[in-house]
Amino acid sequence: MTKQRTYSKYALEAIALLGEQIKLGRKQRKWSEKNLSERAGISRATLQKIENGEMNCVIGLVFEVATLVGINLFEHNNFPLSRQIEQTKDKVALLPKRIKSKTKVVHDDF
Amino acid sequence: MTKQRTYSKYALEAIALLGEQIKLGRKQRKWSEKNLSERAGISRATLQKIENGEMNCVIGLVFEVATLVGINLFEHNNFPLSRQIEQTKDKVALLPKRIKSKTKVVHDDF
DNA sequence: GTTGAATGACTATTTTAGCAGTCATAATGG
DNA sequence: CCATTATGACTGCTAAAATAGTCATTCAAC
Repeated sequence: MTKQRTYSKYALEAIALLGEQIKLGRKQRKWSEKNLSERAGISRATLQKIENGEMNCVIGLVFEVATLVGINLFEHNNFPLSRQIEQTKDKVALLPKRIKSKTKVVHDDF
Repeated sequence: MTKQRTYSKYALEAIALLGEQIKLGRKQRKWSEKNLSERAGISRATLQKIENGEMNCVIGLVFEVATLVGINLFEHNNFPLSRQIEQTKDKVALLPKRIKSKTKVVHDDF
């Protein structure tokens, strides 16, 4: 028996959608699974897992395949990714380097 | 020595951006790494890899963390994810079930 | 200034993802 | 109709991801 992690509904659906979009993109380009998997440098078994929206795939491979079929996450923003990265880093830099938690000890010793 | 896969620039940047957005979201919520990693049910080491944009993380864990800090990929579309999944499946269903490749054999044997 | 927690970086171990390969089925193109 | 091959679903093996744990550093709060 495996540990069998649980995931939030949103994460499950987001990855399912991404996989389905990849399958659509591949078919629109008239590429077989074998063809796309070779372009991506991965096995066909792994591509099938990705298209089926399985949660336990390495993100780099998923994004590489998505890129090959022209899927553009972050497309709603007009800036190039490099610029968006810098913008986000700038915002992070404005926040404290370290977050001191409220030490939410309920401290009810009486 | 490791095999060291290569990735496209776009995939590398997309994952770097996602990681940076997660770090930003975490700090905006005033959550420490330990705090967020516990909420997600993962180790702190894995969260650090995710925020650093490393390619070799499991996509399910990355999306789970992203969801926890309120990052909404696919937000440019107004439809709920379940609807978007159905819409994409419908488009796939309109295409041939199997793609017969052109057998692009370069055939330069001379 | 003191101090405790957050972060960055590393280790050894366990778990698991990716791979190559196989097989059955069946859609597609001729 | 027929032959080809795309797809779905397995397997065992190996590489590597995730983990728990440690330690040094340094920021933030007091």
